[in-house]
Amino acid sequence: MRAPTIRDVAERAGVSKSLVSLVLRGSDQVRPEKRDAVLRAARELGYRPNAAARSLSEQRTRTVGVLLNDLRNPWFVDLLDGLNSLLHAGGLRMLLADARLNRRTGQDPADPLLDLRVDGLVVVGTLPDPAALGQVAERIPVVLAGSREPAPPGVDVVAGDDERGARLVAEHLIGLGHRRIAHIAGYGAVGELRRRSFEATMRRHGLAHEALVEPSDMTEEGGYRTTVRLLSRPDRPTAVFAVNDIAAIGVLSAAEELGLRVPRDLSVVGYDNTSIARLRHVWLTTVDNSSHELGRRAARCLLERFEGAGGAGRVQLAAPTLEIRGSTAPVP
Amino acid sequence: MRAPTIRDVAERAGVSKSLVSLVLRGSDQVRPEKRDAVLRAARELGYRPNAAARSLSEQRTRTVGVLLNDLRNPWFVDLLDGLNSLLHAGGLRMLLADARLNRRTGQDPADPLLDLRVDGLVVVGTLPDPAALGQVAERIPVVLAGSREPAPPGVDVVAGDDERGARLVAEHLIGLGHRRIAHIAGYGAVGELRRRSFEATMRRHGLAHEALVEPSDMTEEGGYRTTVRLLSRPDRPTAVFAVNDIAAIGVLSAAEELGLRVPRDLSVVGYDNTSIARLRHVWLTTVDNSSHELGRRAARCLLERFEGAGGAGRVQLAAPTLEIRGSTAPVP
DNA sequence: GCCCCTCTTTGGACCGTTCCAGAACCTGTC
DNA sequence: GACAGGTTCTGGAACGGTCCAAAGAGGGGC
Repeated sequence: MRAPTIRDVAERAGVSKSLVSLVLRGSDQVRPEKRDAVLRAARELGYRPNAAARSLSEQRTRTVGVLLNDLRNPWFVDLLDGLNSLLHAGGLRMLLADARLNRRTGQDPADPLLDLRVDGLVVVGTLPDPAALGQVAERIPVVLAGSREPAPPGVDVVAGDDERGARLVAEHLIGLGHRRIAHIAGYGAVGELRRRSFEATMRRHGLAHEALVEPSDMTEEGGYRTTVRLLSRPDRPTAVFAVNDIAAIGVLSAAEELGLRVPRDLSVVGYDNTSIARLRHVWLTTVDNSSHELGRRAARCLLERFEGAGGAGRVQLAAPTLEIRGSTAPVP
Repeated sequence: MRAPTIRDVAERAGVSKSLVSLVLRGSDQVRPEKRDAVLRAARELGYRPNAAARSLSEQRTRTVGVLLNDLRNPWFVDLLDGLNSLLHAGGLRMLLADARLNRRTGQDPADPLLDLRVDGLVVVGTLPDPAALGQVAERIPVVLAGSREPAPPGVDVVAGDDERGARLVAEHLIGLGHRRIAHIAGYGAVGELRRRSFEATMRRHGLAHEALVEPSDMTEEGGYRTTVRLLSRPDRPTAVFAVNDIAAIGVLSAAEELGLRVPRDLSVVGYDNTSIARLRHVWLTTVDNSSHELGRRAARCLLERFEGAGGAGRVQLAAPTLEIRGSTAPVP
């Protein structure tokens, strides 16, 4: 008992398969009685369109592939929401793939999506293989969302303005009277931009020599260790700006362990406004990337390219905002 | 410039399309020279197989659909890992869909996956529409993973043993000397089982009248509010067992706000061992569902059904373990 | 030289759709 | 009643693979 096809529906409704196809695609060139007969037959048989057959014939899938790089850090959820809202309005579906899961295969994590011939690709976060991505971009629209890695030609980039975000953080802390401020830096384009902007802002306020920058790995563990080191210095900072929320959680832990109260003894700021930062128990001052808006912009990029807009890849930056919560306070 | 097909490869290699197909599927009935010629031509043209065409012809997709219900609560990540490891070994790919994102469509969230004719379906967490799922199960293997909702016939269930987990928690707290213990309960099968088992265990230890059960909604906010209420009672509990980690975070916040130190003044336990519970700043005692193992079992269910194993749906429970961290201590 | 057998290779049917050219059917006009 | 013009409907050719029966090539035995 195979799944019913339009031919089965056609037979039951007493019409040709072409008419069934017409009805199912919502044509208005069909007499109402026939339409009803077809729809009824389809319902009775439990007919479902076969996406494979359809996309083979239509030469497109009406599907956008979304490549996530790590499901563990849920900063991308709002972005997906925004992305979905516009894509869905445009009649497109989203299919997710996790790069970390598919990594073991030794192949490109986007392969399953590309074999399915998705009409477009959104890479969320750090990108897997820039060269491969460039090749993909020759065939279908590709958007890199949420990360400002240098993109191959033809790839659009939609990301938060990390420089602006880091500046907001530094100015917030300086405004609270902090002078000796540490930054737990990250890697990649994101880490680089945030660090540079932090340093530049400190310099602009004449605090160049008060800025303490320590490299780290953007994990909780990294944030913790680096902070333990920082806070054991004789000239310990009164505020710490971590490259992301996860690292900031590590900072909180370290402070707690060393008997410092946040924010009374130490101000802490994160980045990304993840759901963790919003937990009351954490209540972390952080930077909001307006991810929902980023997702919408990514969708708009794709939709425009589908409409035939060509050209080189553009870079769009969204203005982040500072989300002031309970982990920052005036310097004692 | 359409994407190259096997016919293009065939032409370039000077062979028939059938031979190309043979080579690409790894047949050993092909002379080495021809094989090399084909592989070279494919490489030079940047050939990619077309999954739609293949699955149309093969009548299967070698793809398993995974339906997630909410990406925001990342308890399922380990489960996916386990699932993927076995499926991948079996030559199957995974495709993810988020039920929350597709909900707006007014259709079943599994539709995109079903239209793609996935060979099997894994529903992670609370299931969307039991009736619809039963229909699906008539055509392809379906596994419900991580949730013990009553499953339609033919659907396998793989979940943690909530009764055992809740018992472990209750016994742990009782063993620490706690008598007056509150449970912040949840809803659904999961909430029900954990609550009942908690109550039963308390009864078994002659503490039936010391058990305080408060219903809640499994969110941080819910955990917070309920705890504020609980802790303002004259006979306030010395320990709180929350139905999941997220609610437990709310408990921590409430305790903090009311000036109680955890674990000195109040012991708190969660459930699920999410990455949040592992954060040093939180360091929550919780129950580990061995999600990775759950994922592997779910994969095994699917693989067996693919091999032709029929029969009614089975229910498999994995034994959870207690993860004792810093949020529980002997009663003062 | 012929036949048989095994190893390679090939053309064509098929999978379930869409799309298109044209057939069939109306309706109205002369 | 013939014809034009529009509306509905239909058969067949794609789409890009897999699968299968059968053709071709090559070797060995007589």
